[in-house]
Amino acid sequence: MRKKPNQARARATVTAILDATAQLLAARKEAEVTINRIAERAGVSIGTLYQYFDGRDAVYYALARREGERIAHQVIECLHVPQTEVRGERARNIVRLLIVYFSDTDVIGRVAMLRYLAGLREGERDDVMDIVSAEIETLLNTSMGGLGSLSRVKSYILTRSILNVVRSAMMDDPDMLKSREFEDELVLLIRGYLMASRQSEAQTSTIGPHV
Amino acid sequence: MRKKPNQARARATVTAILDATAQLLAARKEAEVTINRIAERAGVSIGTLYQYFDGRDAVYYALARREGERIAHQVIECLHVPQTEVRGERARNIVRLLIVYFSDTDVIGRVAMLRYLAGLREGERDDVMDIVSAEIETLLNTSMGGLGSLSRVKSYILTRSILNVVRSAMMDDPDMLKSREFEDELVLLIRGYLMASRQSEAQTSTIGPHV
DNA sequence: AAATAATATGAGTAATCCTCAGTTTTAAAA
DNA sequence: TTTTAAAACTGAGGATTACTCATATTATTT
Repeated sequence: MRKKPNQARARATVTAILDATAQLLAARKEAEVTINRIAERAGVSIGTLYQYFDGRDAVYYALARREGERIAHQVIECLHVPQTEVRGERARNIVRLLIVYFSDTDVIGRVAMLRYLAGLREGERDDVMDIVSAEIETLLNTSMGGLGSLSRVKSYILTRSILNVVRSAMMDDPDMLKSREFEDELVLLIRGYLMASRQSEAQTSTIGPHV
Repeated sequence: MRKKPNQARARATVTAILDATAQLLAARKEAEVTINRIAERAGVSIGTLYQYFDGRDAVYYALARREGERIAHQVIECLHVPQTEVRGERARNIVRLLIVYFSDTDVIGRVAMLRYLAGLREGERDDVMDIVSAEIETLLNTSMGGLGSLSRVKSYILTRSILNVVRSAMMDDPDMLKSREFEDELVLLIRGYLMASRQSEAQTSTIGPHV
């Protein structure tokens, strides 16, 4: 972003630009969305748009980030809800959350989201997802000691595999995405990984450190 | 693609265009790659390019598809190599293959690949990956009956989770991608999922069909 | 060898991007 | 309450990029 909006008016402008972009992406094909059209729809001049964004991709990225933060918050909320005794309930709730989100045929700025998730901007880490990863890490490491400690790599794989599979399914096969079997299998993927992690850890600590 | 190349000359043209695109994507920033530049680098006129492709995105997509087919073939080859008795060897080989491929700092047309994997083209299924999925399905269903049958959904989740996590890691954290721990964890993800699948299946078949 | 089809060309036009000199609005200072 | 300066906004128009089409060249068929 070229310039941070300081005044309320400017913040409203940025919001309007992102909203307009989402609307256009929902209504038209991606190729038909131009910066000039975005500015027009947002009710701001093209010059104003360029004060805050480097170009169309930057707008997409910002929109995707806004969406990413929204869903990340929901996931974290889910993580902090006290759980029942039923095993895998938490995992199921999160899986459901993601499936519902990506099932929406009108996913705000779907294409923008994809661009963002695919990390098309070079040299920038996905810090929104990192926050979710860290949250899961501490949760599994502290309050649920029995499940074995979760390294950074483990939490990375856990978060990204789930998110990415759901995302892929949205594009490849929306019907499968909404199926009960799909949900069940994702929960199984999580449980299986955590179980296998616990096992391999127990094994390692018995045999001693690897050479 | 607008027109299929019939003659050898035309096929060479298409190849040249894809090669040029890969070179430009490796050397310059994405925004600096224009169709006119691609045509110039490929040594064909812009008019010729437009006989075979609808635009820049179409070229990217074709390039990504070519790459996708290449890696898919390698994975399938890996699947058909007779395995030793060591458990999870096959899984490890495939994981390694993907990691090596995506570790290449000069991944041919990386951005194109991402676009393709992200499925940015609407309404087209990822048929290259589907072939790999099907291959894994039949393999696990026939020659290795002991591992439990693999439904379409299961093989989808298996293939996409691995591929997508490796892809994400390439963008997010190349060093992690190359680490031994990362490789081990991916193998664990696969093994855990297959184990959990077997377990849940055994349970279901004991209790009887779900209501 | 003539006819037909496939492929290639690139100047020119249409579409889009993006800048910048000037105007208006806001908020803090006088 | 003016005054002042910074922040925000504008949009015509030059720069860049996308794309077409009338024409030329090369390959294949008859």
